[in-house]
Amino acid sequence: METTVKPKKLVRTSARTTGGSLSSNGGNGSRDGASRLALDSFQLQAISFFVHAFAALSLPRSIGEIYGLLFSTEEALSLDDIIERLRISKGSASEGLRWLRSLGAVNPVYLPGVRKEHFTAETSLRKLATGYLRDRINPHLENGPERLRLLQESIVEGMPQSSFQKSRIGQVAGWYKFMGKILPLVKALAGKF
Amino acid sequence: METTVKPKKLVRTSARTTGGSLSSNGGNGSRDGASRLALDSFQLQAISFFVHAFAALSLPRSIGEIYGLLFSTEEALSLDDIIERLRISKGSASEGLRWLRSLGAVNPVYLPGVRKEHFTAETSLRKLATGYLRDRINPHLENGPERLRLLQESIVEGMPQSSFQKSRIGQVAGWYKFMGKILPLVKALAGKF
DNA sequence: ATTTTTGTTCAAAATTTCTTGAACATTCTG
DNA sequence: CAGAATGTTCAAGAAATTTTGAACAAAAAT
Repeated sequence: METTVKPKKLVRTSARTTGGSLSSNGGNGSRDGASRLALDSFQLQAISFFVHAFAALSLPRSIGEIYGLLFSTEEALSLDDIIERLRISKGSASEGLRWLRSLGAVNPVYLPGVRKEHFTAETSLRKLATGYLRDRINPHLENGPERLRLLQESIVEGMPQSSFQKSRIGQVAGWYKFMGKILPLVKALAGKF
Repeated sequence: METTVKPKKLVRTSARTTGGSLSSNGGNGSRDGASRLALDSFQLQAISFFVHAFAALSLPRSIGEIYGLLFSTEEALSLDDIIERLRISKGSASEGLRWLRSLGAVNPVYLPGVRKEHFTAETSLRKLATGYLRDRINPHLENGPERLRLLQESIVEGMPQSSFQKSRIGQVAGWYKFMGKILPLVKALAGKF
């Protein structure tokens, strides 16, 4: 849930958690065979930014990292690029990318003669908002009528509380109406940015 | 609490996971000393409704249960009433109620001659929305300027990518502007329901 | 002043969620 | 076609979150 920002614990206990996993080195860190590309300070800051932002929506850290990396990188990156730079597993990267793709938050980029899929970040607020609402909000709203029906059918006529219960159902119906009004508004306004 | 010999768990193999933990019995289930008040079908349905709705916001089940119970019950309920009806622990009930209270989603009710605090659900969309935005969204937005500054300062002038990076910062600034526009709109519209 | 009532806090346990890594499927290359 | 490259899936492990329960604190009653 994460109510207030608790003191948390600073000293996390394992590799993944150990804060300084993302290396920033001034020059170029490539040495051994598996060249380890270093992130520049802008990338580090952007990743931190998006990890926080996505956490506000209770989304996993790896997704924030991937989006942050793409957002802060001009060139399109492949799955392996992402794995290499963020030091996350293939599984995480693949699933995270799948999620971002389904939302429309990353764009595939065609590169002639290159087999690996490459991606850049989608930054259009309209597209991001639309995708998020479509994937994460609409599904819940679509059940609305059904859920409202279930509530209605659960009322036992004639009971002393049934009048109160009906008024409650009126409230819920109003909430759904509100959502029906506000979502288009959000999309419309998002289009202007 | 009156714990002498706690019943411990009666077949409670994961009641929380196993959907059917909330008993609905037609008549009145009170028998032994600790009267166990049964939930009526409307209450059960409402609780299910809010557990789902709150889960959509990644909020814990117990909070949805508590709000659902209060929402579907005409009389004000005390902490013990909630514990008794939902069969959740005192800790969960206390923390959940604290969260709901801080959001403004429950109202304390004064009952003359009664010592226990009693609560009803707040159902005004305006109050709920305002409280949610205040507690869960604003805190993140308030860091906005600071975060934006950090991003800006992370740009190394003169690098070939610094122009790209500046354009990205422009995007983020736009997103914050959008939030600054849309939130008041949400509040205003919520006031009409 | 002592006991009872009421509510909070927090460590440990239970549960859920996320990540890893390796097996697998698929597509491309030669 | 065989082998290599690329990407997906999923079981098991790791980490984070939630729930419990009992100790504790505060307020009220006796």
